Amino acid sequence: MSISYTILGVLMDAPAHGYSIKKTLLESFSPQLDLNDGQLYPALARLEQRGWIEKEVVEQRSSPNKHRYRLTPPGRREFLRWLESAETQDAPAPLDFFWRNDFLQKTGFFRHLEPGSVGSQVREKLGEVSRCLADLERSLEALPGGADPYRRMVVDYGIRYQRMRREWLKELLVCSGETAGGRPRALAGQAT
Amino acid sequence: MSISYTILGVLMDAPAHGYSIKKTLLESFSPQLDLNDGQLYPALARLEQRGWIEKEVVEQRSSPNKHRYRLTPPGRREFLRWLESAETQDAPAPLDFFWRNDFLQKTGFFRHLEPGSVGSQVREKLGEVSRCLADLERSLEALPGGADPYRRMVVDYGIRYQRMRREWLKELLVCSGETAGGRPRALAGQAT
DNA sequence: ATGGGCATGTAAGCGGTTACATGATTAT
DNA sequence: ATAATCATGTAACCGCTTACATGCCCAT
Repeated sequence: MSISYTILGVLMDAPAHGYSIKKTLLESFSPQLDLNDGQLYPALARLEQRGWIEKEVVEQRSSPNKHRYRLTPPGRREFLRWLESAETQDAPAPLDFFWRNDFLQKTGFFRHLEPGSVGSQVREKLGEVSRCLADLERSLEALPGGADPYRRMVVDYGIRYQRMRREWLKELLVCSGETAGGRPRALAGQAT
Repeated sequence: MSISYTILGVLMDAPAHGYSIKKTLLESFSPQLDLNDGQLYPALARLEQRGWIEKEVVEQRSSPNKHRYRLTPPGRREFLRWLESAETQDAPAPLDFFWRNDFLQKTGFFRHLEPGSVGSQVREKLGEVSRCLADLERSLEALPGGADPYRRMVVDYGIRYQRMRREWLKELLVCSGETAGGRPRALAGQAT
């Protein structure tokens, strides 16, 4: 259900076709926020099937016609219901940050690796996160000054998130270094 | 693929059956880190099918027999390959934090709500996050002092994550309040 | 001619979520 | 009696990812 409501949200402002929905999201949040085609078009079909949006075909000289979608009254109601409802669906498991985070899952087993190997992985990740952070900071600056403050806050969330990850990774680097430094490492039964 | 490697990781230490894998995770990370049964058992079956783990049935007096799984040599190799590989699978989209975050997606459309309504939603979320944070802090303290520092770092990640969210929510509250307070809100002729 | 932007989709596979289904033992 | 813990699974649904498939227009 996640992506559907964002689509409805974009259609709250004006009717649009699939491709322009993508563009709107890119422009009003961040160029990083991309929407998968294989997700977008089936989602539009589902929304139409439920009667929340309506299609109108706009003929184009060039072959692929535009499908302009507009919100129906039930669609608008449904969107507002979702927006107002307190029961947010996220974090069914409070540790959702763990289960969809490959790197964090690896971290839990780093003791099976040599400290040097941990260090190089952490440094690589650090670079990745830093690059991502820089992109987000740039896209926040690029947002027009008068832009919806809530949309700025969404990008700001991303920035805070990446900063948090950066600081955590630095700590992790220290952690791996200390372990190498001289602490006995204790354990570690069996290895083949 | 995500959950599979964590299962293999637990089996690196010792053979175990499904239920005890759950318990190990709960105990060595946080009681919050729960594993869905409908995810665990099919995952074990998949891993067995790929030859990464082997089953041995342990008869019990009481009806449900234990299925003790042990890592096979290919399984161990596969786990280490994953652990050493730099190509972490996460963040195929750098804004993954957006697409699976119901609340954040709502935030992008809060301008459709009255400030008071925004405020109450934010305050509710704030409570939820604070509670989750307290739980995580408690579970970090509960981890034995000599525990694997990397596992402590995993829980620490969760703590930093929730703290970040708390601070961001406070900022969001200010944002909604100011908007109500008297600032003109500028904009907003919708663009097409 | 090559690549990027515009424009729309389908198919296969994988895996996560929820609900259903069972049943013994132990502690309160 | 009742609930929690131990123990294992299946079925249906839903949706995300990746790859495939097409084809025009415009700028370099």
